[in-house]
Amino acid sequence: MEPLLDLPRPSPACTRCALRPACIAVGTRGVPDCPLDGLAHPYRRLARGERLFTAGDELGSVYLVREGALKTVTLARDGEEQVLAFHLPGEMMGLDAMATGRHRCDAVALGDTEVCELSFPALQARAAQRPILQAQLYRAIGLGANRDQEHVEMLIRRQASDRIALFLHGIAERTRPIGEAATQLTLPMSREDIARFLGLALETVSRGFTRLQDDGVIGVAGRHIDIRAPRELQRLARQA
Amino acid sequence: MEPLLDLPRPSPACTRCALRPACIAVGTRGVPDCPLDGLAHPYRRLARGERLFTAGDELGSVYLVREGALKTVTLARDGEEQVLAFHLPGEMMGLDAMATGRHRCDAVALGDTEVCELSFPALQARAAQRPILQAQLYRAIGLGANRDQEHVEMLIRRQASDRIALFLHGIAERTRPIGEAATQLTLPMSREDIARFLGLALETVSRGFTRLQDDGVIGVAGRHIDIRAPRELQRLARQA
DNA sequence: CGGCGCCTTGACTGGCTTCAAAATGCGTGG
DNA sequence: CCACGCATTTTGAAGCCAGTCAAGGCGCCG
Repeated sequence: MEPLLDLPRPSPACTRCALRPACIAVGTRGVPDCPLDGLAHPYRRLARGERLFTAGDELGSVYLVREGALKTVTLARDGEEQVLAFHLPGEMMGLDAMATGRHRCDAVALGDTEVCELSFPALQARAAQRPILQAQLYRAIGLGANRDQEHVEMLIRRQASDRIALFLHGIAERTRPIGEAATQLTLPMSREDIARFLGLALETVSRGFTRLQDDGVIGVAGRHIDIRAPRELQRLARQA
Repeated sequence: MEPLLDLPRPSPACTRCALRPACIAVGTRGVPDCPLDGLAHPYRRLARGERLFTAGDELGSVYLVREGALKTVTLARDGEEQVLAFHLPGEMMGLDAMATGRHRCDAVALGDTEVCELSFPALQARAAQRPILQAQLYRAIGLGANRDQEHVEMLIRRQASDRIALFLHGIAERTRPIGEAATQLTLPMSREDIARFLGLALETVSRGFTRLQDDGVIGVAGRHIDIRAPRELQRLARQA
C-alpha cells in the first residue's frame, strides 16, 4: 500500500504514525517543505463512544486515523444504527460531506482513538498549488470510494456466510502491517457493529464465525481472530 | 438540485442536455469563457448493451450522461453480474478509477444512450486553475459517493420490501424534472438488473412491485411506474 | 402472425431472524 | 486479589421470509 497523505510536521509523535512513510515518499522529510505544514490541528484523542463529528455538522476538517478505529453510522427513525463504514489506522475520513458541505453521518470512536485533523479548506487551497498533494488527495478520495464499493459487494451477496468471509478478508487486507495480509487480528468492533455493517442479525454473525472456526478457517477468541487458512478464506471471499 | 458541471461549448445539441442549467449558473453562457471549452470529445452514442468502459481500462475520461442510462457492474467468478450503480441523465460517472488509475467495473448502456466525454487529465488541469470548476468537480465526486451511500443504506435493510421502496423512492428523486420528485417514471433497467442491484432474486423484486401496487402505493405496467401515494412511498423509504 | 425475452405467479424448501437463555469476559469497587 | 454486575457473545429452538424451481402470460419485434 502506498502512502496516503503527507504527515504534518514530523515530530516524535509521528514515529508511531501509520502515515509516516508518506513523508519520506514525497521527499518532504525536512520540516520546511512539508506540504501539510501548518494545516494540521493538534492530534485529537477520543474515548470509546465519543463522536468525532455528527450528521449535519459542517465539513471543516478531514481526519487521518492514527490509532484505534472509528465507525460511521446513520441513525434510522426508530433509533437503529446502520454502520456505513469502519475506519482503520492510516485511512482518511470525513469526506462524506463533499457534495453538500455537511456530514451525512456520525463518526464514533470504537475504542481509545487518535486522529490527525486537517482543515479541509486549507487542504484544498494547498492542493491547488501543489500537484503532488492534489494527486494524493484525489487518491485518498478514491480509496474511500473503493472501500464503499467493497462494502456494496459484501452486502449484495445473499448468503450470510459469503458476507462474513468477505468482511474478514477485507479487514485482514486493511490491517496488514506491511505487504502481506494480517493473520492475527483483534477486531475493534462488536458483533453487533459487524451485524449492522453486514445487514445481518448479530446472532447470524456469531454463528458464521463459529462455522468458520469449525471448518478450520479461523480461530475465534472473542474479538481476537486467528486466520488459520488464509487461502481458503480468500477462496470463500473471491468466488461465491 | 444544483447544476453539476459546466457544459462544453453551448450548441444546439446542448439544448436538450440535462446539464444545460450549469452553463448559466456559473455565468459562462458565452462561448469564449466556458471553463470546459476544448475539453470535451464529441458526444458519444451507445446502443443497448454497449460498453462505455471495461474493468482494467485506464482512467482517461469522465462522462456525463445526457440521454438514456447506464449501469456499472462487476463480474463475479461464476459469471454472475453484480450491479454497483445506475447512472441517469445529468450524473457523472467514471470516477471509480480515481484511486488506482484503472476502472474497477464495466459500464454498460441500458438503452440507447448519449454521454458527454471529458478528458480527465485535462479536466484536472483546468480545475487546478479555476476554483469554481474545482469546487464543482469536488461536488460531482461527492454526489457520486452519496449515491453509493444510498445504495448501502438500501442493501443493509433486511426486508426486501424496504429495499424496493428505497429503490423506487431514490429513482423518483433522481428522475425529477426539476424541483419535485417524478410521479411517473419509466425504469431504464430490467427486473433482473434491479435484483442484482438490491441483492435479491428477480422474482422477489417482481413480487415486491406487485405488493406495492396491491397496497395502492404505485401502479405497475411493466417498466412504467406510476407513483400514486408519494407520501406513503416516502414513509416506507424513510422509516423502516 | 409467430417467436422470444421479459415479467408475473405459484408451490415448496432452506436459511435467516426472532425470541430466549446460558456462558464468557471485563471493569469496578470492596 | 477477589467478587460482583453488566455487557457481550454464544448457543438453542421455532417460525417466517426470501430463494429456488417451474409454469404461464404479456409485449415487442421481426
